[in-house]
Amino acid sequence: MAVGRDQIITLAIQHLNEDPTASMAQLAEATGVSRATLHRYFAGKEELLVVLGSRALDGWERVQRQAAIEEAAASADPARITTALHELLTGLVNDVQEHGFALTEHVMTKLPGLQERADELEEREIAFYLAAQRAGVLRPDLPVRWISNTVYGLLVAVRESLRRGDVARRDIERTLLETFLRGTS
Amino acid sequence: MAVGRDQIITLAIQHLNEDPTASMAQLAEATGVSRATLHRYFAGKEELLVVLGSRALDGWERVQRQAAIEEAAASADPARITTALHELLTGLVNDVQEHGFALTEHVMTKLPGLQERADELEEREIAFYLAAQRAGVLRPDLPVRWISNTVYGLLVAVRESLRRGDVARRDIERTLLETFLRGTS
DNA sequence: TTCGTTTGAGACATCCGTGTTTCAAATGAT
DNA sequence: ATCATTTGAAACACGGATGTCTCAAACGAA
Repeated sequence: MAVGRDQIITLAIQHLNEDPTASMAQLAEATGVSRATLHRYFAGKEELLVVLGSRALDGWERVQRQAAIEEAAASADPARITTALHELLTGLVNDVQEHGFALTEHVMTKLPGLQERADELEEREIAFYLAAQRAGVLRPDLPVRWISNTVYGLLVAVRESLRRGDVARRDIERTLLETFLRGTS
Repeated sequence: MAVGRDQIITLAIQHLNEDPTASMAQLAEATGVSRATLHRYFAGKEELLVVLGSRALDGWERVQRQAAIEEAAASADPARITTALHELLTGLVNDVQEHGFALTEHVMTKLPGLQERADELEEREIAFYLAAQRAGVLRPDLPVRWISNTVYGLLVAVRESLRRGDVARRDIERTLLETFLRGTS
C-alpha cells in the first residue's frame, strides 16, 4: 500500500502545524499524494478539516478521560483533584504538540459540529475546575471560566515556546504547572 | 468631510477584531466607503494590513514607553520594576481590546517589516523581565522567554474572556495580575 | 452658480484555490 | 503474465477576492 488515509491525516496535521493556511495542493504535496487522490479520500477541504479537527478533539477528550477529571471532581478529594489536574495539564501539553494548529485557528470553529463538541469538552473541564476550587486546590476568588481561559492561553504559550525553542521539551510540563499554580513571582 | 483615512483605519481594526478573515469588500462596507475609495487610500490589502499592524505595534510600543520599562530595568529598583510591571500589563490589556486580532493572526507575521519590529519590542520586554528577575520581582528559575510567552498567552486569555463575557472589563486587569504573579492556587 | 475635486457604482481583467473529469501508467493480487 | 484497482498528471470549469478603470453624481470652495 502506498499512503493510507490515517497517514495522510497525520501528515496533514503535521503540515498544518507549520503552515495553518496551507492549501489542498500544499497538503497533497506534504502528504506525498496527488491532489486527485486527496479528493478521493476526502470529499473536500471542509471534510478534511472536520476530520482533522475531530482528531484534535479526540485527543483532548482522551486526555480528560485518562486524567479522570470527572471522577476526581465527584470525589471532592483534594489529593485526587490535584493529581488529576497535573495529569490533565501534562496530557494537554502532549496534545498541543500534536494538534497545536487547532488552538488558535479561527477556521476550525466555523465547521459543523466541531464548536459544539469543543464547548462540551470545555464545560466538562470547567466543572472540574469548579470542583478544584471547592476542594481548595484552586483559588475560589477567580472566575472559573477565567481559569479555563488561562489554561487555554498558557497552552498557546507552550506551543510558541516549543516552536521557538525557548523551553526544552522535557521541562515544559513542570514550567507550565509551576506558572499555572504558583505564578511568576 | 466624509470618512477620513484615520477613521477608516480605526473602523477596519474594529471590524477585523470581529472577523479577522474579512475581505476588502467587507472592510469597505464596514468602514462606510466604497471599494474604489478604499483602494485610493491603500494601494492594496497588504499595504492596509501593514498599516493596521503598525498601529498595533505603535500601541504596544507606547505601552512600553508609558510604563517606562527601560528606565525601571536600568534602575534595578524592585519597587520601580513592580510598578512598571503593573503598568505594562494594564496597558497591554487596553491594547488587546483595540488590536486583539493581531495577537494570533498568522497573516500579520508574514508582512514585510512587521515581524522584525515585533521582535524588537519583544526583546525590549524580555530585557525588562530579566531585570525583574534579577531584582527579585519575578522568579529567577523560569526561562525569561517563557515569561514573555506567558504574558502573550495570558493576553490571549484576556481577549477571549472579554469577548465571551467571562470576566467583567473592570476586573480583568486585577485578575490578570493576580494570575500572572501568584498563579491559580 | 461655477468649477475643480472626490466619491460611488459598476464593469472588467486577473489570479488563486477548489473541485471534477479523463486517461495513461503504476500497482498488486492471482 | 493477466487483469482489476489505484494512482498521478493534466486539463477544465467555477467561484471568490483582488486590483484597475471609467464616468456620472455628489461635494466643496470660490
